Amino acid sequence: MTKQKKIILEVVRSSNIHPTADWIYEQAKKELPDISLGTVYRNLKLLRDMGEILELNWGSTFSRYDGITENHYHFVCKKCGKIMDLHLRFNISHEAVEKAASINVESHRLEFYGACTSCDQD
Amino acid sequence: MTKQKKIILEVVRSSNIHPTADWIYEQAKKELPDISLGTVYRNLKLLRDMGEILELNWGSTFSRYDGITENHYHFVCKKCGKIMDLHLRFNISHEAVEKAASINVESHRLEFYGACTSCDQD
DNA sequence: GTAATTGCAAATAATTTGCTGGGTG
DNA sequence: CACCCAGCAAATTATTTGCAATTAC
Repeated sequence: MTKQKKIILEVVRSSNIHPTADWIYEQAKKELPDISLGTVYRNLKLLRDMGEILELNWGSTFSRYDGITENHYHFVCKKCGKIMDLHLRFNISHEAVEKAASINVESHRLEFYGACTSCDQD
Repeated sequence: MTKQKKIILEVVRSSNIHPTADWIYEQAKKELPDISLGTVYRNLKLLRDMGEILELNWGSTFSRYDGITENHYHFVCKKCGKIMDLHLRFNISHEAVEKAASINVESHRLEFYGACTSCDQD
């Protein structure tokens, strides 16, 4: 656990905007002015593999990161791109999928799309 | 509807492997040897905007395309990357999401991850 | 002390775009 | 004959990687 990795984890955990690698890099620079973007990418990948953060890479040309690792879903505003956490449960049965396709299901991801309240006014 | 666009749509529709842009390009070249990759990308985007095909861009560094446009879910094998269509229904209520977060939900996407039968044997 | 990790810069991968010319209505 | 679209190649975007120097344990 280098100081770079620690700062990167702190930045992701303390933000609720599901930041991009670039945003994380800018924030980390405030603490460690010499940190490089390559280090940010390397550590984000390590932290993701360690299960400390989530990488969100759906429906976009770039990844966003989430410091909340417990299972939850997301809402994405199609207009402004904002991502919101949804702590809701649905009855999504892995068994039903396994029966239908004879596969071994480990996890699932669910994402909702639409317009957020501030964008909906336009 | 140029002949290039028509061939690209045919290629996507006639395949069930959720092909990448590159694979589509290779197939299209068999019909139109001088077609360019830029044209493939341009037409895939046009066809997606027309609602003729789906672009699948989850959990990967590149997009895949699906000629089946009716709502359905997908299973992704974590080992071999194969994508399978799942024609199953779940009770996923947009109203529940809207109540929880006061947003306007238009659509959702659901994807399952695990190992397919052929990969599960390793 | 040694192995892992950094900063830097160059490389890569996927996709997009500018330009010019050809084909179509 | 006006214009949309193709082909080509260069540009862009996000991310990854090679390397020499530094740091962590």
